[in-house]
Amino acid sequence: MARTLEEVARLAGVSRSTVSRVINDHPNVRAETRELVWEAIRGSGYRPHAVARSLVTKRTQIVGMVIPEVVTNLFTDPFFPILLRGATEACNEHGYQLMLSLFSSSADRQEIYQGLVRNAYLDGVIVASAAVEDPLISDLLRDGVPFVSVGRSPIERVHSVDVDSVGGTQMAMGHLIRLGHRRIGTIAGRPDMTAGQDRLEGYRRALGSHGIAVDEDLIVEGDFTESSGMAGMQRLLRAEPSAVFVASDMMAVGALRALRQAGLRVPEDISLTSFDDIPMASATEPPLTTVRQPIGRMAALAVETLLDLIEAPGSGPRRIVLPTELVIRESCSKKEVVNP
Amino acid sequence: MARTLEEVARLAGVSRSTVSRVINDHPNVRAETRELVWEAIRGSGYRPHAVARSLVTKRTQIVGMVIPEVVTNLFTDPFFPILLRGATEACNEHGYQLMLSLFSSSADRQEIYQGLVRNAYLDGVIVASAAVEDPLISDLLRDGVPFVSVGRSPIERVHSVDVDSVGGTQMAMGHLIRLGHRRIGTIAGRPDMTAGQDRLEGYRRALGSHGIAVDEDLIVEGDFTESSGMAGMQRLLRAEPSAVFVASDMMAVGALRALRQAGLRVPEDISLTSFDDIPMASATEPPLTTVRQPIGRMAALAVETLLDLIEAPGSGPRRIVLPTELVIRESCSKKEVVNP
DNA sequence: TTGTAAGCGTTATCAT
DNA sequence: ATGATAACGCTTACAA
Repeated sequence: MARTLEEVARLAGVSRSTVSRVINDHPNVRAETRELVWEAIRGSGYRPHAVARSLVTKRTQIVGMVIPEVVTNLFTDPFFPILLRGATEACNEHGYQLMLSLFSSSADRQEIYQGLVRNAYLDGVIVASAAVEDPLISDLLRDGVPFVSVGRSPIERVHSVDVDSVGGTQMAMGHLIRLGHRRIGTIAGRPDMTAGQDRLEGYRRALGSHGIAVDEDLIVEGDFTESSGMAGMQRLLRAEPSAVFVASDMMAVGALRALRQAGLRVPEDISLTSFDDIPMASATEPPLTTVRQPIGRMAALAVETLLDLIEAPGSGPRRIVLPTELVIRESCSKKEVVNP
Repeated sequence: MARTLEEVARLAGVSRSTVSRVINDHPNVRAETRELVWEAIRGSGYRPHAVARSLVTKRTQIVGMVIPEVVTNLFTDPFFPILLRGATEACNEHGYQLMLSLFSSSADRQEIYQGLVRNAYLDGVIVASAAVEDPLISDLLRDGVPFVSVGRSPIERVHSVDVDSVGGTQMAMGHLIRLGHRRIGTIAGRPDMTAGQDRLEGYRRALGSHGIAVDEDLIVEGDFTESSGMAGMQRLLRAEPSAVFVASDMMAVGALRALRQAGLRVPEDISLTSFDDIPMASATEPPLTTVRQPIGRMAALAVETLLDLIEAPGSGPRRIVLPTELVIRESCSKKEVVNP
């Protein structure tokens, strides 16, 4: 079992360089020689040594997926598993591998960052769900590491893939408004993440464009977790909305729980719509009307953009925005007109 | 900004090897020299080049987490995110990195395997939830790659970390039996995974040890997904059990849905107990009485066992079995005695 | 205690 | 079209 180029070369009766050329599909090799070498390779079960190759090419074919652990709901929210899956598949398709980094504490953030990026083990990085001011972003920028953010960054030159949160939210809100609702509340997402900001912005704009005044009592803040959705709904009930836009499905699950405990029926007593369309959204009672977000596609696009960046650096900032889709299920109903 | 040992060496006025010794904490370096070198390192912002180092040490400090994609419920079941998180944290704690591999199709299985393990980019591998006959296991065994399986393997010499599924199930069943239930059904897990097998075995043993005959009509097969739990419960209802042991929380969520649709109340009409204690188990209606499985600890132990194996190979097979714990919530109640 | 020098397994440059 | 040979940046005998 040949372990090195040299051995394969001896087997094929050629030089090490020729074998290297064959493996890397270089044009200048005679067809016969090429076949000869391939035979030796197959016969000996030889595999090139990726590390040695990386040392000279300066490429590892590994990209990192970094998830800042600000994200406490990592375990319950299927957003991340789906993202991970999409990214892994896209990587494999292009011959890359995915390295996973979760920054547990901000203490080891620095350390992991150093050990990973600056040690040159990564060709590039995908950053998922970073808070707006995450220092990771500036580190990457400073060090010139190719990276793509999933979710837009306020920093202009950061490459990103995102969904149209503002537009998606407006669709959901439009739906509620068309159903006759006027007193619409919202359980917003984290204000330090663009996803949270944009969905709240969409909420405000939808009201504005329909001439409905914004009532700050109808806005409560969550953090995308189920429990924050439950607490949020409990607070929101005091303002007596007839419908609520919840900024994520997980929070909607919590909201649903709060409503059940309060003895309110959905959608008879109150309408609910949310954002994400995770698998669970169709399994709740009632199934959720929600804005579908193509998480897997986002991940794949992020990877592809990153590989582009790695292979052809230096073009302008890429800021991809994917469209969303309103999935109508059973959590919304017409507002019965009290004063006709 | 020094990029190589050589440059740091020049800066500190010593040789390259001395710098290397300092970085690697070798004893034979004079304290002054050591300090001198550290200063040069800090001053120059030097970071060792991991790839170059790996080429000579034959270690990458990277371990792989391989999840055979037989696992269709990867996205919905929080088992995997929790496992991933546990593994990542343990890795970071020991200065390792985690590379993620999901085998989408069995087609690329081979390819990814080659490109990963045989290319020597991984020091070892953690295999999660492999089916009993997964060819991955035999490949790893054949190639002598250090690896640990999460979940026991039927192959004796495979190192593994698992929970006591049989014992845990017996606890859950004992609880139901103590509550007076005799006609207890089960929605079993995948028969091709040891977790499924063991939980079914626990079910049978519990009945046996209490002198209750096994009624095959009370056993239906699921695959750990929510939808299979729902379908399973629908089938099971025909056999009219007064209680059911469901082999996973996700399936129990499905079962709960089936019961709600059938107009049955839990626990008044039928008692339910399951396995895993994922976060969702406490959020269902009613909250689930379930067997807690320390997923994060399992992952951490798997990593630690693997690192052991990598650093000190050749000891006997390690087969760790962690205890479980019965978490009593509100999904079980006394069987009211119909014929006293 | 420190320095010199020989690899590690590739790719890439330059002759031939 | 092919073969020497010099990197790549590090660790590690072996010498001094």
